[in-house]
Formats: sequence, structure tokens, C-alpha cells
Amino acid sequence: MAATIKDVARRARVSIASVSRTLNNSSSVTPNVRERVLRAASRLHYTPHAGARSLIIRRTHTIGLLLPDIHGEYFSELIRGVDRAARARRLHLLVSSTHGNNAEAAEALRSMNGRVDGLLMMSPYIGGASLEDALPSGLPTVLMNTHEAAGIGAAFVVDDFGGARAMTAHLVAAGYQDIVHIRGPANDFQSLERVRGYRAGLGTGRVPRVIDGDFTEGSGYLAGRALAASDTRPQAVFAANDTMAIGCLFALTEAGVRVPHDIALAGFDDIPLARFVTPPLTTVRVAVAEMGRRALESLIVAIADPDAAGRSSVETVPVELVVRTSCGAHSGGRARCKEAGE
Amino acid sequence: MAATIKDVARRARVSIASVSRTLNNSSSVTPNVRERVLRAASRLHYTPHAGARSLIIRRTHTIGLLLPDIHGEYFSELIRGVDRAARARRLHLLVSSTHGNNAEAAEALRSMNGRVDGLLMMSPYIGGASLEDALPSGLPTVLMNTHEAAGIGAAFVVDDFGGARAMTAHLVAAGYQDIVHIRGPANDFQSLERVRGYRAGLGTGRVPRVIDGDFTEGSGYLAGRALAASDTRPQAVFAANDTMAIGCLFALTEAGVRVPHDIALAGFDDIPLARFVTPPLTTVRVAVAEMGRRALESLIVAIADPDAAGRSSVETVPVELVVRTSCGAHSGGRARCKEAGE
DNA sequence: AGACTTTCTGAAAACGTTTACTTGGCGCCG
DNA sequence: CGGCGCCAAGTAAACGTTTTCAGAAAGTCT
Repeated sequence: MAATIKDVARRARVSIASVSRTLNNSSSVTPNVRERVLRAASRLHYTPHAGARSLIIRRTHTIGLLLPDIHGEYFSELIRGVDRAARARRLHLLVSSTHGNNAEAAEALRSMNGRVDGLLMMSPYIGGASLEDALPSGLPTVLMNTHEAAGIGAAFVVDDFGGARAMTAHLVAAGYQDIVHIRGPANDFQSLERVRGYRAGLGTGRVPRVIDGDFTEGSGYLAGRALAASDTRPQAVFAANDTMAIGCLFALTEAGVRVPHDIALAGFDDIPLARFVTPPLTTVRVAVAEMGRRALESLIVAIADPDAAGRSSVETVPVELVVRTSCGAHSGGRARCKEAGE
Repeated sequence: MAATIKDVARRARVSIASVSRTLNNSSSVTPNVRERVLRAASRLHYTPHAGARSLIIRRTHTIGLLLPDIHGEYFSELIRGVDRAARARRLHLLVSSTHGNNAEAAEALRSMNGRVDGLLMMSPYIGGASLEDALPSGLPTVLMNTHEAAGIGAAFVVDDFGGARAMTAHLVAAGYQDIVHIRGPANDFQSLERVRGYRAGLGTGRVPRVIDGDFTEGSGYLAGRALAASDTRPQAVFAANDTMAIGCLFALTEAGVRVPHDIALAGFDDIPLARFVTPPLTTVRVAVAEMGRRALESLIVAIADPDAAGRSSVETVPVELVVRTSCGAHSGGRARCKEAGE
């Protein structure tokens, strides 16, 4: 159906080589030939077959992006960073999500081989088959937030431990004694690191109290409801991500527990939404878009110089404590909330 | 570097055809051969080259998604709908953004040809070269929110006009006389439709007042600041999307103008964030994820039956008024906002 | 005017697969 | 015991490009 280079050649009465040359300006052609080719191409609505082209060029100008999930504020931000860097280099993005399923991830990897010049992968899952032998050999890869980072390629990991420890320490310094942590899924690397940071931040003397969650708003909501009903209500709650913190906030507010007056609350990630809830959420900022950008750039050098791919450097992405009103330790005014109506 | 089918064949001491047959279970092979091939393949970490494969198969199992932008809540939702439907059918997504730039869109289209089985495109821009001749011929395509929908393929357009009219009528019915509209960019189809709906909803007797915006939070903020400072402050503001409405809300709040007490506010799209701001935003819900899903499914039938692609049906996506507190006409309790501290 | 460049064009190989066709070996039946 | 068909395996063509190589035409220099 679609016109091929042969059709153009036939119509222009030249060889396919001349068509290719004209269209790529690869070497000079007679004005006469050029003219005929251009006319034929536009008549036929010819568009080169990028798949065939990249087969012989050995370059797809596409990079694969494999994420646990493809939507939500966190990943949207990550995609934003990657996308900007990619489009600046005129690269395209083949995205796929693994949905926590390691088998799906392997399948996605297979189907990306030969379609991309390199792979950007975020895979915080723990357990199951190792990544290393699921990865197509010879494909430049940059990993993000993966525990088995070493040996595969460059990798970026955010400082989950440091951030969680800093946040917990901040709450301790604010005078809270009884601090509960709502954790993420057990098979998630980042989740584990944050728990570890929480424990470290508590210091000695305070006992850790951890509630299970799974990074979803729903699980935060459940945790919040349980806490509100509990007779041993803690003084502060530190959720392992903002989404759960917001779910928790909802449950608490619903139950008439005031944040931060009755209970302090903090999250992690600083998703855009965190600024907008009432009260604004104290959280740990992760420059996730920035990480995406840097990861992509690192991938590009790996592609340009495949031999050097051996040196697998692990870079830590710094985080930053951002204190807003929800933790009750904010210096500025806390009367951000306007009364509606009345 | 990466192993090819030839390498596997050589190592297994069989022909490449046998390798292909074993790996695809396409026809029966001797246990002996099968065994050898499998062993060689796993030894070499062989992963088939999907590009080469799709060249001859004439199927890429990938669909192209071309959006004005790739991040932000609105597009993230759209991607979510498409992604879910795609993964349910084991299809992959090649996403690209045009950033308002029609030339970039054309370039993206070229580079998608031969990489995708079909194209899902959202292109609300008006002006510039027509889509029709930028589109690779013979590529099944489904359009979203495009004014020149007819003639290309199936298309989905959200009922921007109806939604804006309903919202404006709602504000009128609530008793507001002076209603300002913050519009989107002038070259955007949806933006135009919403202005049109606003005008229609005003009815006779009320004079339209339109402020320019560009769908960004910043432009909403500017508009809000101007309105707060204005000596002819309107009774209500209807922003052409939620993002601008939220920017506007910020500016108003900052200037000490209370929403909805001093001024009513409404948005459009019902992005997830709309529920979370204070006060919760009255808006028009667009089931954008649902639209993504339906568009993808429609594309799939177009791919399966390319002959029928001629019948280009335009389907309208319905919208729904969702009244929250920000417009001051909410029936339920408006005391959603808890006072922080004190 | 002949030889030597230079410049353009076309034929063909290559990229890594799948698959139609061919070949060869073997069992079965007449 | 010979021919017929069947099955497994191999050969080669095809997919749509780019690019190397070779040839032809035309110009330039002595």
C-alpha cells in the first residue's frame, strides 16, 4: 500500500540508489535527476520506512524507556526529564511499563532489542530472575533505582536512605517522640532503603513503628484510618511517598484529626501535588526529572562509546528536605487555608 | 556485538531456518535439533532483532502516540488510558511530542513510518500545513481533538463546546452576571471551542469578557493577578482549563480575594489535582483516559481491516459538569477546609 | 588528440529476520 | 521390492533501505 523507494525510482525513471542519494543529500546528483526524484516522491506521498533504514544504518535514533508504571505524577515527571533531553538530541522514546511484573519486563526487553539504540530502565523490584540475563547483550543500558546496579552499565540511584533519615531526624528534632512510618511494598528497593533511613533517623531510645503500604493513595488512606482509630495515636506520621501521605491526610481529616495540630505528617518525593494539598506537605524533594535528564545523557555517551560501557559508575542523586506546614515545624505562617463561603 | 540468528545457527550446527522455526514453534523440529538450538541461543544470550523481524512480518506490534506534550496531568491521564488498552493487547507505545511545533510533528511522523502499525495522534493546532499530507499514506490513523478530522481516519473529539456552554450556564443560573473567561491559545482547536461554548452559555444580555491565556499555570496566575487588581472585578471566572484555574486561584488567594466568597471560579478537564486544591475546583470532567482507550481500540480495528479505514467516523466524547465548592453554588457542605493549627 | 581525472549513475551486496520451495531420507503399501 | 508420500532440514528469496564498487560520460591537460 505505502509507496517504497522502488516505486519512486520507477516513476522517476532512475535507480533506487539515486533516490536514496537525493533524499539524503548524501552525494551530489544532477539537478535533472534530483528534480524528477523529488517530484515522484511527493506525488507518491513517499515516506521512507524507518525500520528498514535503521536495519542497515544500525541506528534507530530511539531509546527505550522501561518503567514500573507509565503514569502518575512521579513517572510523569521522570518522563518529562527524559523527554526533554531526548528531543534536544532528536531522539525518540519507546516507552513500556512492567507493572511490577518481572516476566513482562523481560518480554518488553526482548521486543525492544533492535528497535532502540539504548535502554533506560527503572527497576526497583527485588527478587525474580536477575536482570542481567534478561538484558539483550550488547545493548547500552542505564539503570535507575536498581539494587543490583553494578556490572551492567551506568546507574543512578536516589539517596532514599539519606532522605528518609533526614526527614525522620527532622521530626525528632521538632520534638516528636512517637513517629510511625508507612512503608512501601516489601519487594521494592527504594521502599526498603526508606525504611532503613527511617530507622537510622529515629536514633536510639525511640521504637520504630512501621505500617505496611504499597505506595498507592488507597493504602495511605487505610493506614490513616487505622491510625485515627487507634488508641495509641502517634505524634507524627512519615509516609514513604507523597501519594500515601495524601491518602493518609484524607483519612485523618475525615476522622476529624487535624494536621499538623493533632498529628504531624510528612511524605517523600515532592510530587507537584504536594504543594497544593491543605496543609501543604512537608516532604523530601527528589529531582526526578533531573535524574531522567542525566540518565539519558549518560546513556548517550554509552551509546557513542560502547567499549567504555564496561565501567559501570553508580551515581547517587541527592535529595533535599522541604519543610512545609504539614509537619508542624514550619517557620512561616500556617494560615494558608482560606475559609470557604460563610 | 550482539548475537544474530546466524551465530546461533553456526553454534548449533543447523541452518538459520531451523533456528527460526524452533524459536517460533512455527513447525515441528526434531527434539535433537531443538535442544541444540535452545542451548546455543541461551549460551549466546541471543535476542531476536525485532526491527529485522518486523520488516518481513510487516507488523511491529507497536503503535505510535503523538501528543502536543507528553507530561502534565492531562496527558499523563491520556497516556494512562492508551497504555492500559495497549498492554492488554500486548502492544508497545512509541510516544513523541510535537510541542506545538507543526514541523516537529511532521518530522515525528516521518520517523514513525515503518516503526508502528498505526498512529494515535492528538493535534489541536490550527494553521500550518495540513496534516493530511504529512501523514504517511497507508498508515492507519486515529485522530483526537483535531479540527480537520474528516477524511483521514476515525476521530474522537471531546465536547468542548457543550461543556463550556454548560459550565457558563451553570454560573449564570447561580446568579452571577459578570463572568470572565480565561481562554487558551488562539491556535488551539479546543481552546476555540471552549470560547464558543462560553459565549453561547452566557445567553443574551450578558457581555463576554475574555482574557488571554495559554493553558499554563503561569498564564492563569497572571490573569488572576490582573483580575484581583482590577477595579471591575467580575463575580465569576471560568478558566478554559484546570491548570489555569489553579494558577488563578493562587493569585486571587495571594491578593486576599476569597474563593468562592468574593469571586467564583471554575475550570475545565477535571484533572486529578482539581479535587485537592482548596477550595475544590468546580470543573468539567473529560474522561480523557477513557478517550485514550477508545481511540486505541478504534485504531486496532482500523489496523485489522485497513480497507475499512475509509469510513472516517467522528465520535464525540461526552463531558460532565462536576460542581464542587469553588463556584459557590455547591449544595453540600463547604466547610471542607480544616483550619490548620491554632 | 589521447590519456587522465572527475563526476554522476546503476548494479549489487548487506542488515537480520521469516517463509516458500527444494531436497533427501524414510516408512508404508501395493 | 519399488514407488509414493511424508516429514525434517536446508537453500534462497524477500522485506526496504544504504552504500560500495564499477562503469560511463564528460571534461582537462599536455
